[in-house]
Amino acid sequence: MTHTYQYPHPAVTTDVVLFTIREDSLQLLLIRRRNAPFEGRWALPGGFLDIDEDLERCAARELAEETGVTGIELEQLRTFGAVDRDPRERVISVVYFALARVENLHLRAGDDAADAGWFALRALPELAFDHDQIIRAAHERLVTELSRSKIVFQFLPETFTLEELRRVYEILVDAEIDKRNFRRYFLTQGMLEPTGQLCRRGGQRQARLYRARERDPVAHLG
Amino acid sequence: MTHTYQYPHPAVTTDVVLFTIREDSLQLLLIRRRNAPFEGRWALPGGFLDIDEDLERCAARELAEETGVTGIELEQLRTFGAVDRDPRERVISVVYFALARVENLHLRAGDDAADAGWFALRALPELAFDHDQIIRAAHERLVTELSRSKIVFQFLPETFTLEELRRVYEILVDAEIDKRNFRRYFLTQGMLEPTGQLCRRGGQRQARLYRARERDPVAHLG
DNA sequence: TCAAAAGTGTTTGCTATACACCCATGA
DNA sequence: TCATGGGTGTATAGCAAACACTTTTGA
Repeated sequence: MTHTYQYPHPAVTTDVVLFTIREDSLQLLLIRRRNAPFEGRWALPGGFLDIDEDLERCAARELAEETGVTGIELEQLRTFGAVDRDPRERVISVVYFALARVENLHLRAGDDAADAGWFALRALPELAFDHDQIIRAAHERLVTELSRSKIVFQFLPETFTLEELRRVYEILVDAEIDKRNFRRYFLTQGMLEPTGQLCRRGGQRQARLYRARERDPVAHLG
Repeated sequence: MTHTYQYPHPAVTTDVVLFTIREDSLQLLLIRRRNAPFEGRWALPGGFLDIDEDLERCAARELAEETGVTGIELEQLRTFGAVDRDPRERVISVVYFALARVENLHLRAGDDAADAGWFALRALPELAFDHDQIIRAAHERLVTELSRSKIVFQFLPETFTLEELRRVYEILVDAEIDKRNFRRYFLTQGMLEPTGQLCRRGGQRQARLYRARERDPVAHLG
Protein backbone atom coordinates (compact mmCIF):
# COMPACT_ATOMS: atom_id res chain seq x y z
CA MET A 1 0.00 0.00 0.00
CA THR A 2 1.25 3.45 -0.89
CA HIS A 3 0.50 6.99 0.26
CA THR A 4 0.07 9.89 -2.09
CA TYR A 5 0.24 13.62 -1.49
CA GLN A 6 -0.19 16.67 -3.67
CA TYR A 7 3.12 18.13 -2.47
CA PRO A 8 6.27 16.26 -1.51
CA HIS A 9 6.52 15.45 2.21
CA PRO A 10 9.71 14.90 4.15
CA ALA A 11 10.02 11.88 6.40
CA VAL A 12 10.05 12.55 10.15
CA THR A 13 12.15 10.58 12.62
CA THR A 14 13.03 10.84 16.28
CA ASP A 15 16.42 10.11 17.85
CA VAL A 16 17.45 9.83 21.47
CA VAL A 17 20.69 10.87 23.15
CA LEU A 18 20.76 8.93 26.41
CA PHE A 19 23.56 9.83 28.80
CA THR A 20 24.72 7.90 31.79
CA ILE A 21 27.68 7.73 34.11
CA ARG A 22 29.61 4.51 33.92
CA GLU A 23 33.18 3.55 34.68
CA ASP A 24 33.90 7.04 36.02
CA SER A 25 33.03 8.71 32.72
CA LEU A 26 30.14 10.28 30.90
CA GLN A 27 28.82 7.75 28.41
CA LEU A 28 25.98 7.52 25.94
CA LEU A 29 23.95 4.81 24.32
CA LEU A 30 24.52 3.88 20.67
CA ILE A 31 23.24 1.13 18.42
CA ARG A 32 24.99 -0.50 15.51
CA ARG A 33 22.89 -0.15 12.36
CA ARG A 34 21.71 -3.39 10.84
CA ASN A 35 20.60 -1.82 7.52
CA ALA A 36 21.68 0.68 4.89
CA PRO A 37 22.48 3.50 4.84
CA PHE A 38 25.51 3.45 7.13
CA GLU A 39 25.06 -0.28 7.68
CA GLY A 40 27.37 -1.43 10.47
CA ARG A 41 28.01 2.10 11.71
CA TRP A 42 27.12 3.22 15.21
CA ALA A 43 24.20 5.65 15.53
CA LEU A 44 21.74 7.11 18.00
CA PRO A 45 18.71 4.95 18.69
CA GLY A 46 15.75 6.28 16.72
CA GLY A 47 13.48 5.77 13.76
CA PHE A 48 10.50 6.83 11.72
CA LEU A 49 7.44 8.44 13.26
CA ASP A 50 4.18 6.52 12.92
CA ILE A 51 1.53 8.72 11.38
CA ASP A 52 -0.74 8.71 14.43
CA GLU A 53 1.97 8.63 17.09
CA ASP A 54 3.03 11.41 19.43
CA LEU A 55 6.63 12.59 18.90
CA GLU A 56 7.81 11.75 22.40
CA ARG A 57 6.08 8.37 22.29
CA CYS A 58 7.91 7.61 19.06
CA ALA A 59 11.25 8.38 20.69
CA ALA A 60 10.41 6.12 23.65
CA ARG A 61 9.21 3.32 21.37
CA GLU A 62 12.28 3.36 19.14
CA LEU A 63 14.55 3.44 22.17
CA ALA A 64 12.76 0.42 23.62
CA GLU A 65 12.72 -1.52 20.35
CA GLU A 66 16.37 -0.99 19.57
CA THR A 67 17.94 -1.18 22.99
CA GLY A 68 15.41 -2.61 25.43
CA VAL A 69 15.62 0.52 27.55
CA THR A 70 12.27 1.74 28.95
CA GLY A 71 10.90 4.06 31.60
CA ILE A 72 13.18 6.98 30.81
CA GLU A 73 12.06 10.60 31.02
CA LEU A 74 12.65 12.26 27.66
CA GLU A 75 13.12 15.95 26.98
CA GLN A 76 13.04 17.49 23.54
CA LEU A 77 16.45 18.82 22.53
CA ARG A 78 16.14 20.27 19.04
CA THR A 79 15.09 19.36 15.52
CA PHE A 80 17.69 18.65 12.86
CA GLY A 81 16.69 19.01 9.25
CA ALA A 82 19.63 19.80 6.97
CA VAL A 83 18.62 19.00 3.41
CA ASP A 84 21.24 16.32 2.81
CA ARG A 85 21.45 14.72 6.26
CA ASP A 86 19.98 11.42 5.01
CA PRO A 87 20.97 10.03 1.59
CA ARG A 88 17.61 8.25 1.06
CA GLU A 89 15.18 11.13 1.21
CA ARG A 90 14.55 14.36 3.04
CA VAL A 91 14.43 13.51 6.75
CA ILE A 92 13.59 15.82 9.64
CA SER A 93 14.71 14.41 12.98
CA VAL A 94 13.26 15.54 16.28
CA VAL A 95 15.89 14.74 18.88
CA TYR A 96 15.24 13.94 22.53
CA PHE A 97 17.72 13.77 25.32
CA ALA A 98 17.64 11.87 28.57
CA LEU A 99 19.70 10.78 31.54
CA ALA A 100 19.78 7.40 33.20
CA ARG A 101 21.21 5.47 36.10
CA VAL A 102 22.94 2.68 34.28
CA GLU A 103 22.23 -0.02 36.85
CA ASN A 104 18.50 0.27 36.17
CA LEU A 105 18.84 -0.44 32.47
CA HIS A 106 18.50 -3.80 30.85
CA LEU A 107 20.31 -3.44 27.58
CA ARG A 108 19.75 -5.69 24.62
CA ALA A 109 19.98 -5.20 20.86
CA GLY A 110 16.65 -5.08 19.02
CA ASP A 111 15.15 -5.49 15.57
CA ASP A 112 16.88 -2.75 13.64
CA ALA A 113 20.01 -2.79 15.75
CA ALA A 114 22.75 -5.38 15.35
CA ASP A 115 24.14 -4.35 18.68
CA ALA A 116 23.70 -1.75 21.43
CA GLY A 117 26.30 -0.38 23.79
CA TRP A 118 27.65 2.43 25.94
CA PHE A 119 30.43 4.70 24.68
CA ALA A 120 32.42 7.31 26.54
CA LEU A 121 31.71 10.75 25.11
CA ARG A 122 35.46 11.23 24.82
CA ALA A 123 35.92 8.10 22.74
CA LEU A 124 33.07 7.86 20.27
CA PRO A 125 33.29 5.66 17.19
CA GLU A 126 32.56 7.06 13.74
CA LEU A 127 28.85 7.81 13.58
CA ALA A 128 26.07 7.63 11.00
CA PHE A 129 24.29 10.71 9.58
CA ASP A 130 24.87 13.98 11.46
CA HIS A 131 24.77 12.22 14.81
CA ASP A 132 28.11 13.65 15.92
CA GLN A 133 26.64 17.16 15.64
CA ILE A 134 23.53 16.09 17.49
CA ILE A 135 25.60 14.65 20.32
CA ARG A 136 27.61 17.84 20.60
CA ALA A 137 24.39 19.85 20.94
CA ALA A 138 23.07 17.42 23.54
CA HIS A 139 26.25 17.68 25.59
CA GLU A 140 26.06 21.48 25.58
CA ARG A 141 22.50 21.26 26.78
CA LEU A 142 23.48 18.84 29.53
CA VAL A 143 26.10 21.22 30.88
CA THR A 144 23.83 24.28 30.86
CA GLU A 145 20.92 22.37 32.44
CA LEU A 146 23.16 21.12 35.23
CA SER A 147 23.23 24.44 37.03
CA ARG A 148 19.66 25.39 36.21
CA SER A 149 17.78 22.30 37.32
CA LYS A 150 17.97 19.20 39.44
CA ILE A 151 18.81 16.80 36.64
CA VAL A 152 21.96 15.43 38.30
CA PHE A 153 19.81 13.21 40.44
CA GLN A 154 18.72 11.33 37.35
CA PHE A 155 22.23 9.91 37.19
CA LEU A 156 22.08 8.58 40.73
CA PRO A 157 20.19 5.77 42.40
CA GLU A 158 17.23 6.46 44.69
CA THR A 159 19.56 6.98 47.65
CA PHE A 160 23.17 8.05 47.51
CA THR A 161 25.95 9.56 49.57
CA LEU A 162 27.22 13.10 49.28
CA GLU A 163 30.53 11.85 48.01
CA GLU A 164 28.83 9.90 45.24
CA LEU A 165 26.94 13.03 44.25
CA ARG A 166 30.14 15.03 44.25
CA ARG A 167 31.87 12.44 42.09
CA VAL A 168 29.07 12.69 39.50
CA TYR A 169 29.44 16.46 39.42
CA GLU A 170 33.18 16.18 38.98
CA ILE A 171 32.73 13.91 35.99
CA LEU A 172 30.10 16.17 34.44
CA VAL A 173 32.01 19.40 34.76
CA ASP A 174 35.36 17.67 34.29
CA ALA A 175 37.02 19.47 37.19
CA GLU A 176 37.80 18.99 40.86
CA ILE A 177 35.21 20.29 43.31
CA ASP A 178 36.05 21.29 46.87
CA LYS A 179 34.57 18.74 49.25
CA ARG A 180 33.58 21.09 52.06
CA ASN A 181 32.05 23.78 49.86
CA PHE A 182 30.15 21.13 47.95
CA ARG A 183 28.70 19.58 51.10
CA ARG A 184 27.74 22.90 52.61
CA TYR A 185 26.00 23.92 49.41
CA PHE A 186 23.85 20.81 49.15
CA LEU A 187 23.16 20.53 52.87
CA THR A 188 21.87 24.12 53.04
CA GLN A 189 20.00 24.13 49.72
CA GLY A 190 17.33 21.83 51.03
CA MET A 191 17.08 19.67 47.93
CA LEU A 192 18.42 16.67 49.80
CA GLU A 193 16.59 14.66 52.42
CA PRO A 194 18.61 12.48 54.81
CA THR A 195 17.27 8.93 54.91
CA GLY A 196 18.79 8.27 58.32
CA GLN A 197 20.50 5.20 56.83
CA LEU A 198 24.20 4.57 56.63
CA CYS A 199 26.03 2.55 54.06
CA ARG A 200 29.48 1.39 53.17
CA ARG A 201 30.29 1.67 49.48
CA GLY A 202 33.80 0.28 49.34
CA GLY A 203 35.29 2.76 51.77
CA GLN A 204 36.02 2.07 55.42
CA ARG A 205 33.89 4.53 57.28
CA GLN A 206 30.11 4.39 56.74
CA ALA A 207 28.48 7.28 54.89
CA ARG A 208 25.07 8.88 55.36
CA LEU A 209 22.53 8.25 52.64
CA TYR A 210 20.35 10.96 51.12
CA ARG A 211 17.58 11.10 48.59
CA ALA A 212 16.54 13.97 46.31
CA ARG A 213 13.55 15.87 47.61
CA GLU A 214 10.59 15.85 45.26
CA ARG A 215 10.91 19.49 44.32
CA ASP A 216 13.13 22.38 44.98
CA PRO A 217 11.34 23.96 47.99
CA VAL A 218 11.84 27.41 46.46
CA ALA A 219 9.85 26.36 43.41
CA HIS A 220 6.76 25.99 45.58
CA LEU A 221 6.66 29.72 46.17
CA GLY A 222 6.19 30.60 42.49
CA MET B 1 1.67 16.14 -10.05
CA THR B 2 1.54 13.92 -6.99
CA HIS B 3 4.10 12.35 -4.67
CA THR B 4 3.92 8.80 -3.46
CA TYR B 5 5.59 7.06 -0.53
CA GLN B 6 5.56 3.54 0.81
CA TYR B 7 4.70 4.76 4.30
CA PRO B 8 2.54 7.73 5.30
CA HIS B 9 4.49 10.96 5.82
CA PRO B 10 3.45 13.86 7.99
CA ALA B 11 3.58 17.38 6.63
CA VAL B 12 6.25 19.67 8.07
CA THR B 13 5.75 23.38 8.66
CA THR B 14 7.66 26.16 10.37
CA ASP B 15 6.17 28.97 12.45
CA VAL B 16 7.74 32.11 13.86
CA VAL B 17 7.08 33.88 17.15
CA LEU B 18 8.43 37.39 16.65
CA PHE B 19 8.45 39.59 19.75
CA THR B 20 8.92 43.30 19.90
CA ILE B 21 8.39 46.14 22.34
CA ARG B 22 5.78 48.65 21.23
CA GLU B 23 3.54 51.06 23.07
CA ASP B 24 5.22 50.19 26.37
CA SER B 25 4.28 46.53 26.14
CA LEU B 26 5.61 43.22 24.89
CA GLN B 27 3.94 42.47 21.59
CA LEU B 28 4.13 39.81 18.92
CA LEU B 29 3.43 39.51 15.25
CA LEU B 30 0.33 37.68 14.02
CA ILE B 31 -1.31 37.24 10.64
CA ARG B 32 -4.95 36.78 9.88
CA ARG B 33 -5.49 33.54 7.94
CA ARG B 34 -6.89 33.93 4.47
CA ASN B 35 -7.75 30.22 4.01
CA ALA B 36 -9.24 27.25 5.84
CA PRO B 37 -8.78 25.83 8.35
CA PHE B 38 -9.29 28.62 10.87
CA GLU B 39 -10.01 31.07 8.05
CA GLY B 40 -10.17 34.59 9.44
CA ARG B 41 -8.47 33.63 12.74
CA TRP B 42 -5.19 35.13 13.83
CA ALA B 43 -2.15 32.83 13.74
CA LEU B 44 1.63 32.82 13.83
CA PRO B 45 3.29 33.49 10.49
CA GLY B 46 4.45 30.19 9.01
CA GLY B 47 3.84 27.56 6.40
CA PHE B 48 4.88 24.35 4.70
CA LEU B 49 8.50 23.36 4.24
CA ASP B 50 9.72 23.07 0.66
CA ILE B 51 11.28 19.68 0.11
CA ASP B 52 14.79 21.02 -0.59
CA GLU B 53 14.69 23.94 1.80
CA ASP B 54 16.53 24.37 5.07
CA LEU B 55 14.24 24.63 8.13
CA GLU B 56 15.43 28.05 9.20
CA ARG B 57 15.27 29.35 5.64
CA CYS B 58 11.66 28.18 5.44
CA ALA B 59 10.80 30.11 8.58
CA ALA B 60 12.45 33.25 7.20
CA ARG B 61 10.72 32.85 3.83
CA GLU B 62 7.25 32.38 5.27
CA LEU B 63 7.76 35.32 7.60
CA ALA B 64 8.76 37.50 4.65
CA GLU B 65 5.95 36.31 2.39
CA GLU B 66 3.21 36.78 4.95
CA THR B 67 4.33 39.92 6.74
CA GLY B 68 7.06 41.57 4.69
CA VAL B 69 9.47 41.30 7.60
CA THR B 70 13.05 40.36 6.64
CA GLY B 71 16.54 40.37 8.09
CA ILE B 72 15.60 38.91 11.47
CA GLU B 73 17.82 36.48 13.37
CA LEU B 74 15.85 33.31 14.07
CA GLU B 75 16.47 30.80 16.84
CA GLN B 76 14.86 27.40 16.98
CA LEU B 77 12.44 27.14 19.89
CA ARG B 78 10.89 23.67 19.82
CA THR B 79 8.95 21.32 17.58
CA PHE B 80 5.22 20.80 18.11
CA GLY B 81 3.69 17.62 16.79
CA ALA B 82 0.54 16.63 18.66
CA VAL B 83 -1.41 14.19 16.52
CA ASP B 84 -4.52 16.34 16.16
CA ARG B 85 -3.03 19.81 16.05
CA ASP B 86 -4.09 20.33 12.43
CA PRO B 87 -7.48 19.08 11.20
CA ARG B 88 -6.27 18.53 7.61
CA GLU B 89 -3.49 16.00 8.12
CA ARG B 90 -0.68 15.17 10.50
CA VAL B 91 1.50 18.27 10.74
CA ILE B 92 4.79 18.67 12.58
CA SER B 93 5.71 22.30 13.16
CA VAL B 94 9.25 23.45 13.86
CA VAL B 95 8.90 26.75 15.68
CA TYR B 96 11.42 29.60 15.64
CA PHE B 97 11.53 32.61 17.84
CA ALA B 98 12.99 36.04 17.28
CA LEU B 99 13.17 39.57 18.63
CA ALA B 100 12.94 42.81 16.70
CA ARG B 101 13.13 46.55 17.02
CA VAL B 102 9.78 47.54 15.67
CA GLU B 103 10.92 50.73 13.97
CA ASN B 104 13.07 48.69 11.57
CA LEU B 105 10.20 46.60 10.31
CA HIS B 106 8.11 47.28 7.27
CA LEU B 107 4.92 45.41 7.85
CA ARG B 108 2.52 44.43 5.11
CA ALA B 109 0.10 41.55 4.63
CA GLY B 110 1.16 38.93 2.09
CA ASP B 111 -0.22 36.14 -0.10
CA ASP B 112 -1.61 33.77 2.49
CA ALA B 113 -2.34 36.45 5.06
CA ALA B 114 -5.38 38.73 4.89
CA ASP B 115 -3.74 41.00 7.39
CA ALA B 116 -0.71 41.25 9.67
CA GLY B 117 -0.39 43.09 12.94
CA TRP B 118 1.14 43.45 16.40
CA PHE B 119 -0.69 42.23 19.48
CA ALA B 120 0.17 42.72 23.14
CA LEU B 121 1.00 39.38 24.75
CA ARG B 122 -1.52 40.26 27.46
CA ALA B 123 -4.33 40.84 24.99
CA LEU B 124 -4.13 38.17 22.32
CA PRO B 125 -7.09 37.36 20.11
CA GLU B 126 -8.32 33.79 19.74
CA LEU B 127 -5.71 31.88 17.81
CA ALA B 128 -5.59 29.12 15.22
CA PHE B 129 -4.22 25.61 15.89
CA ASP B 130 -2.17 25.22 19.10
CA HIS B 131 -0.56 28.62 18.63
CA ASP B 132 -1.51 29.79 22.12
CA GLN B 133 0.57 26.96 23.59
CA ILE B 134 3.44 27.78 21.27
CA ILE B 135 3.38 31.42 22.32
CA ARG B 136 3.41 30.46 25.97
CA ALA B 137 6.51 28.32 25.40
CA ALA B 138 8.18 31.14 23.48
CA HIS B 139 7.51 33.62 26.26
CA GLU B 140 9.03 31.28 28.84
CA ARG B 141 12.10 30.96 26.69
CA LEU B 142 12.34 34.72 26.30
CA VAL B 143 12.35 35.23 30.06
CA THR B 144 14.98 32.56 30.76
CA GLU B 145 17.23 33.76 27.92
CA LEU B 146 17.09 37.31 29.22
CA SER B 147 19.43 36.66 32.10
CA ARG B 148 21.65 34.23 30.24
CA SER B 149 22.48 36.19 27.12
CA LYS B 150 22.57 39.63 25.58
CA ILE B 151 19.31 39.36 23.69
CA VAL B 152 17.76 42.50 25.21
CA PHE B 153 19.74 44.59 22.80
CA GLN B 154 17.79 43.10 19.93
CA PHE B 155 14.82 45.09 21.17
CA LEU B 156 16.70 48.39 21.11
CA PRO B 157 18.00 50.62 18.33
CA GLU B 158 21.71 50.82 17.52
CA THR B 159 22.24 53.45 20.21
CA PHE B 160 20.11 53.98 23.28
CA THR B 161 20.14 55.53 26.73
CA LEU B 162 20.45 53.64 29.98
CA GLU B 163 16.93 54.65 30.93
CA GLU B 164 15.56 53.24 27.68
CA LEU B 165 17.37 49.99 28.38
CA ARG B 166 15.96 49.91 31.87
CA ARG B 167 12.45 50.54 30.59
CA VAL B 168 12.75 47.54 28.23
CA TYR B 169 13.85 45.35 31.13
CA GLU B 170 10.96 46.53 33.25
CA ILE B 171 8.49 45.60 30.52
CA LEU B 172 10.09 42.20 30.01
CA VAL B 173 10.22 41.19 33.64
CA ASP B 174 7.03 43.08 34.46
CA ALA B 175 8.46 44.65 37.60
CA GLU B 176 10.14 47.83 38.77
CA ILE B 177 13.91 47.89 38.66
CA ASP B 178 16.04 50.12 40.88
CA LYS B 179 17.61 52.82 38.78
CA ARG B 180 20.96 53.05 40.59
CA ASN B 181 21.56 49.32 40.85
CA PHE B 182 20.62 48.89 37.21
CA ARG B 183 23.03 51.59 36.04
CA ARG B 184 25.89 50.33 38.16
CA TYR B 185 25.38 46.80 36.89
CA PHE B 186 25.50 47.74 33.21
CA LEU B 187 28.23 50.33 33.56
CA THR B 188 30.55 47.87 35.30
CA GLN B 189 29.68 44.80 33.21
CA GLY B 190 31.45 46.18 30.16
CA MET B 191 28.82 45.17 27.63
CA LEU B 192 28.01 48.79 26.89
CA GLU B 193 30.15 51.22 24.99
CA PRO B 194 29.53 54.96 25.40
CA THR B 195 29.15 56.71 22.06
CA GLY B 196 30.06 60.10 23.52
CA GLN B 197 26.82 61.47 22.07
CA LEU B 198 23.98 63.00 24.01
CA CYS B 199 20.33 63.03 23.10
CA ARG B 200 17.02 64.26 24.35
CA ARG B 201 14.23 61.72 24.05
CA GLY B 202 11.26 63.72 25.26
CA GLY B 203 12.69 64.47 28.68
CA GLN B 204 14.30 67.72 29.71
CA ARG B 205 17.84 66.81 30.57
CA GLN B 206 20.00 65.25 27.86
CA ALA B 207 21.01 61.61 28.27
CA ARG B 208 24.19 59.79 27.27
CA LEU B 209 23.92 57.33 24.40
CA TYR B 210 25.42 53.84 24.48
CA ARG B 211 25.71 50.96 22.10
CA ALA B 212 26.01 47.24 22.82
CA ARG B 213 29.57 45.97 22.56
CA GLU B 214 30.02 43.24 19.96
CA ARG B 215 30.59 40.50 22.49
CA ASP B 216 30.63 40.04 26.17
CA PRO B 217 34.35 40.65 26.87
CA VAL B 218 34.38 37.68 29.24
CA ALA B 219 33.32 35.38 26.41
CA HIS B 220 36.61 36.06 24.64
CA LEU B 221 38.49 34.20 27.36
CA GLY B 222 36.76 30.89 26.69
C1' DT C 1 10.55 78.75 38.83
C1' DC C 2 8.88 74.51 38.27
C1' DA C 3 8.09 70.08 36.23
C1' DA C 4 10.34 66.10 34.31
C1' DA C 5 13.76 63.05 33.41
C1' DA C 6 19.03 62.12 34.09
C1' DG C 7 22.39 61.17 37.06
C1' DT C 8 24.91 59.85 41.47
C1' DG C 9 27.14 56.36 46.64
C1' DT C 10 26.87 53.89 50.66
C1' DT C 11 25.53 50.23 53.65
C1' DT C 12 24.34 45.58 54.50
C1' DG C 13 23.78 40.73 54.01
C1' DC C 14 24.49 36.79 51.34
C1' DT C 15 27.09 33.67 48.52
C1' DA C 16 31.19 31.73 46.42
C1' DT C 17 35.81 30.34 47.20
C1' DA C 18 40.03 28.99 49.39
C1' DC C 19 42.00 26.12 52.59
C1' DA C 20 43.72 21.41 56.41
C1' DC C 21 42.72 18.36 59.79
C1' DC C 22 40.10 14.63 62.65
C1' DC C 23 36.95 10.39 62.59
C1' DA C 24 35.42 5.64 61.91
C1' DT C 25 36.40 1.23 60.38
C1' DG C 26 38.14 -3.01 58.02
C1' DA C 27 42.18 -5.29 56.78
C1' DT D 1 48.23 0.30 63.42
C1' DC D 2 47.54 1.97 59.27
C1' DA D 3 45.28 2.84 55.02
C1' DT D 4 40.96 4.47 53.17
C1' DG D 5 37.36 7.29 52.52
C1' DG D 6 33.77 10.24 55.49
C1' DG D 7 33.14 14.21 57.82
C1' DT D 8 33.92 19.11 59.69
C1' DG D 9 34.66 25.35 60.14
C1' DT D 10 36.47 29.87 59.23
C1' DA D 11 38.00 33.92 56.82
C1' DT D 12 37.63 36.79 52.73
C1' DA D 13 36.05 38.99 48.68
C1' DG D 14 32.64 39.98 45.40
C1' DC D 15 27.74 40.59 44.28
C1' DA D 16 22.85 41.85 45.01
C1' DA D 17 19.49 44.80 47.14
C1' DA D 18 17.77 48.65 49.66
C1' DC D 19 17.52 53.38 49.81
C1' DA D 20 16.98 59.66 48.48
C1' DC D 21 18.72 63.55 46.76
C1' DT D 22 21.03 66.77 43.09
C1' DT D 23 21.46 68.29 38.16
C1' DT D 24 19.92 69.87 33.79
C1' DT D 25 16.82 72.08 30.83
C1' DG D 26 12.53 73.31 28.33
C1' DA D 27 8.12 75.22 29.13
